[in-house]
Amino acid sequence: MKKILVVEDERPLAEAVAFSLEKEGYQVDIALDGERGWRMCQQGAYHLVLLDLMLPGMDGMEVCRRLRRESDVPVIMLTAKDADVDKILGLEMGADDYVTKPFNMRELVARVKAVLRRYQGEEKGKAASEGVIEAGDIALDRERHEVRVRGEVVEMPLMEFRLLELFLRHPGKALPREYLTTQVWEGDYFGQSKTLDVHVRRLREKVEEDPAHPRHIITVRGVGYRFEAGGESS
Amino acid sequence: MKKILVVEDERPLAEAVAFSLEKEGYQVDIALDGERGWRMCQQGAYHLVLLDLMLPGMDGMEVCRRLRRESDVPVIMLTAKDADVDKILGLEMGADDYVTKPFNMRELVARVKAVLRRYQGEEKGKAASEGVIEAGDIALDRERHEVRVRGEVVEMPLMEFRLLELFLRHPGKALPREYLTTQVWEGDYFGQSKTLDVHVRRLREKVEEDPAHPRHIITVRGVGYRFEAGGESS
DNA sequence: TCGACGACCAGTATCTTTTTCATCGTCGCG
DNA sequence: CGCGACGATGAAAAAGATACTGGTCGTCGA
Repeated sequence: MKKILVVEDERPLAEAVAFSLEKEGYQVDIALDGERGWRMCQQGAYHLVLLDLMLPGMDGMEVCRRLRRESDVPVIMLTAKDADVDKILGLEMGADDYVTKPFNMRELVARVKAVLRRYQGEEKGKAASEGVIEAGDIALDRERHEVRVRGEVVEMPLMEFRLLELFLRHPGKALPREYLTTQVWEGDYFGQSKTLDVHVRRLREKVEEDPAHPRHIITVRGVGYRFEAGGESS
Repeated sequence: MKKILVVEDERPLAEAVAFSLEKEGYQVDIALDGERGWRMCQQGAYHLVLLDLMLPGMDGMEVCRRLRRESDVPVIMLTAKDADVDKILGLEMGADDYVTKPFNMRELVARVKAVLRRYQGEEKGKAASEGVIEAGDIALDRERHEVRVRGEVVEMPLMEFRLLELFLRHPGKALPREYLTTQVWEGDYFGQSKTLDVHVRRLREKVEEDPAHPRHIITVRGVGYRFEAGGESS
């Protein structure tokens, strides 16, 4: 039995959605504003979150971002008509899918099913290995705050640790420099762009076998960097 | 074989509709008022419901709302004049399409087919095909920011990447030079017009098997360029 | 208080990308 | 057939991005 949280401030709509989903056999909870939605996400172990973009209190974007930091729950955004799709699905928010309002219930249910189905496959060992992210020969333990490369524990300063965590969370994705800085430095940071380079370099020194020819942290010119788990590049 | 229910109180019209649809190979039932329509919907497993808005007894709006609660059947509304389209298609009623009376049969049949087709496809969901755009032997992965031509990864600078993405998004369309420049350079660009040529050339070098005789990026004299997925041209 | 260390910044080196320029080819039209 | 406009091409200058080095500052623990 899958649990779904609907975060939506228009009560009738929220209830309509809940009703439709319950009819499909899901267990549905409703949160009428962002704050509550966020709290409920943290407590209840939901399998999927339906999130309105426009919310009183904390808006959907913020909730989604926070959610992404702390968990892997799939998120479907409910957006107004022509929202910026790239932003919603992209790194910025990282939703799994979106439905534009007004939508019909059938479509919504279809999306929910699709996302859950898709997610089922992805759910590998992440539940088992609480807090440890692995990729190839690198393992990052959030609890112990410790990194192992090829089995060896590697000392790692905070910034590099954060950076590596970011990379490990999005393997294979080209992460824009700007994204990396705002994430590592928590939003409001106006430092020199070169600072990132330095941290990347030092991270490479620790993580790469041959820092001069990185196999893991690939630079994507004009964009940022991309982390490869396996070791393919060139 | 698809089953369709027609809910319409004017018998001659209902029968005319039924006749036209049966001619197209659908199996059609008729309900002459709202109550009956509602009951038949609940029992018979219809693939689509044609619903008159004005009905004796329970009117079409009510039937539609109830229907929406309980099932996924696509609904096409038959409305008088220009009713409130937004309401009909929106959350309020959640119909899939509507046809204004008087209508001609051909149009109605077309709508029926369209809705059924659309519904069919919806099951799959477009979420799966996110991120990578493919066309013939070219694949562009936006997440990885990587391009493959005939399976091989090809290094590609930012501008060319953008350009290629534009082409891939509008295959078969002649894209005016001006459009390309404004899109790639994000609006405000006042460089030489020749710049585009150069980028196109380099893109061809990477994408075409024989850059001297391009099969993909065709120049359209006096207009701009056209991208062909397959390889037909000349 | 000192020293070690991490974070950050600036400058330079190096390389890539972008733009420009000059020339040549070709297509369409009269 | 020749002209003129437009596009293709090659080379090189200009701009831009990243890698690396070294150094300053502040913090924290000895």
